[in-house]
Amino acid sequence: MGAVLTQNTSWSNVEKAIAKLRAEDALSADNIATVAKFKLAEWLRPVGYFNLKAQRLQNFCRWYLAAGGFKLLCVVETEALRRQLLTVNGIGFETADDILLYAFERPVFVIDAYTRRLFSRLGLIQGNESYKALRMLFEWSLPPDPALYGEYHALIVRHAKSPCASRPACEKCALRARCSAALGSE
DNA sequence: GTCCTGTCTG
DNA sequence: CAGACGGGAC
Repeated sequence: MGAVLTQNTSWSNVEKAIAKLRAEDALSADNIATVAKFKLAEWLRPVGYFNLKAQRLQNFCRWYLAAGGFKLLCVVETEALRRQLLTVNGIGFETADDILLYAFERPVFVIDAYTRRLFSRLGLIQGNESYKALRMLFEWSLPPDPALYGEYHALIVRHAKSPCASRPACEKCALRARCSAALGSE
């Protein structure tokens, strides 16, 4: 659910919405699938796009329940599970892979806007490659370890939030000696 | 390309 | 107070 709520939204806001769902005793697929949409939207207010995300969260929870829940989904092979996730309206490439990695612990490397920005500045990618091309690049370059992928992705996010922000602070960046974007600013 | 559209950061 | 924010659908 966090994967849907964090679309174009910082995680600190997602935590508020999840705390609200918990306080309303609504943090379950059954409750979210059946609650009135306007109510759910009100609880999701902190994440922005709350009407849109209320619909998407219900779409996801209804799919999840129809599929038989976590234990049944756990035996589905990764590619097939990704295809199923992508049939849900509101789940795209990144959200599907977030769920595959963090909920199902599959060795799937999540690509996001931060990954594109950081690695294109480093000079390691162009930045406009397809989602799948970038995912394959990372998965070919690293051992298929879900814990490693999760930590790596989290570190990309952290780095892209502070030194490698849209307005970068290259003088404070530990990677500046290896970064093609930083060389020009020395 | 446009819409969705609240909160945090600098 | 402007811009950014772990996107996706149309």
